[in-house]
Amino acid sequence: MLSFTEENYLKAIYHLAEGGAKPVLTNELAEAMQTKAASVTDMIKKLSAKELINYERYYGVKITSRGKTQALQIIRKHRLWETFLVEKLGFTWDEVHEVAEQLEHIQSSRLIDKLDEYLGFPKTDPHGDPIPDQHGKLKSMPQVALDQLKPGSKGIICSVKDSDPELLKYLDKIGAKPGKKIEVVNREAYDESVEIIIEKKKLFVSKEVSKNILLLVKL
Amino acid sequence: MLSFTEENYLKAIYHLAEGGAKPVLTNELAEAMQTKAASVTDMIKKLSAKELINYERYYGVKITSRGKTQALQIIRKHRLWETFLVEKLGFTWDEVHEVAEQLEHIQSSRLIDKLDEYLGFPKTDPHGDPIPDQHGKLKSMPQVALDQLKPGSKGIICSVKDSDPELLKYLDKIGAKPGKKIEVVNREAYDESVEIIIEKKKLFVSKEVSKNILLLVKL
DNA sequence: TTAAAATTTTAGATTAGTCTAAAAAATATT
DNA sequence: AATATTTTTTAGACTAATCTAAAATTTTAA
Repeated sequence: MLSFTEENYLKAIYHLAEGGAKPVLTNELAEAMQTKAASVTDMIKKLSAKELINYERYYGVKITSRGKTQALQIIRKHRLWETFLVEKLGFTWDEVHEVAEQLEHIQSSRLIDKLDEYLGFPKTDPHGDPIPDQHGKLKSMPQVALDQLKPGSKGIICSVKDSDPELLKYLDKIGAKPGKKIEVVNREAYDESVEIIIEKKKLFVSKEVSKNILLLVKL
Repeated sequence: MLSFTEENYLKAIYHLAEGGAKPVLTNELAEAMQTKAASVTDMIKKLSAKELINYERYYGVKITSRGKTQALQIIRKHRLWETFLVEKLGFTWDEVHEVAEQLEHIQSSRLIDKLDEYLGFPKTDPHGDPIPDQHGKLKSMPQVALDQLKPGSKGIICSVKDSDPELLKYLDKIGAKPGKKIEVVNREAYDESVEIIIEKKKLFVSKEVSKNILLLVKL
């Protein structure tokens, strides 16, 4: 059984690992966890001893398949709770993250399966992110960030990074919700801001914002 | 802000205090918290410093009104979550305690008020215990345990102590649910077991069990 | 390719919560 | 009332998670 803190580290490592080609660095993790590198080194030794990650000194860590499964169980809980908060309790999607960060650590597989059933086995959370199944399996759908897209291409918003409530409020205001179609009209060369069309409305978003909007794109 | 552990101690003190006339003793608390007296002494010093209890060496602790309010906030959360688990997720009432012990520590007043609303502002939880309001106020209704009742008296089950799942399953089986009418027929002198009638069925329950069934009695 | 800079790890300390063993105080018993 | 017993507190140690400061290693750059 992992502690609250171990779970948070593992989840952060999973998210930072992305594809898993490059190792996750100590400083990256310290930044993500709002802590110091020395603390990170201690913790990754513990997670490594539990074989949830592979750790090589001065190189970084890679998540093992056992670690990935565990991380996805936590992410499953996080996303199911976010769905509950929005669908049932009437939270807005920018309010849910902080509370879900707490709820994701509740230990009861019976609870989470009942919740899943109660919500009608949703496939994605309110941000459009896929919800892993009981075994920590994820239906893979490759997502591309808006800042990677060439002018002329179209996509459907499938996910928005949920860490910053201010950003989420802004995206809500401009109508950038999961499911919405988006078209890239142009990209300013000097600041990499993007001109897009959402629901027939022309909008400009900064590079910073465009990095946080993830799309499903037909190739 | 109280820690997880501080909250658990405070709640235990509140429950052990009953009327509040006698002080809660160190060993009682150690028993309730499944820990050692030395640990209890350390913790009550902390809670005392926060003025949630009054502590007198070698005498015991009494909960302050601030402490009572805080404890009732936690109890409010516990009972609302229990209600949610039974009403919405289809848990049986003997399954909810353990999970509610975790959920009661989630910090978000917005969450708990929304949950309250979603459940239709319930007045009691599935065990029949009253749910305190946002300000930690409890609608007082004096409860009498079945082992205190004289033969011939009648009452309505309003609450059942929820700590032991085995007991709850047993009570469920014999039909001893909150709201059910109960009549005391006789009490065996030698072992203090009680003969009762619930829904026209005659039953015997041991003294041990009768202590855990709380009743509303017309005086 | 060697020195400078950045990153990472180790060493040692700190805090919260716990423990055991011993000391202190209160209660019970003769 | 003096002693024995029980209860409670203190002292000192342990673990998990954190920190600062210093040492080790890797990377960058001159």
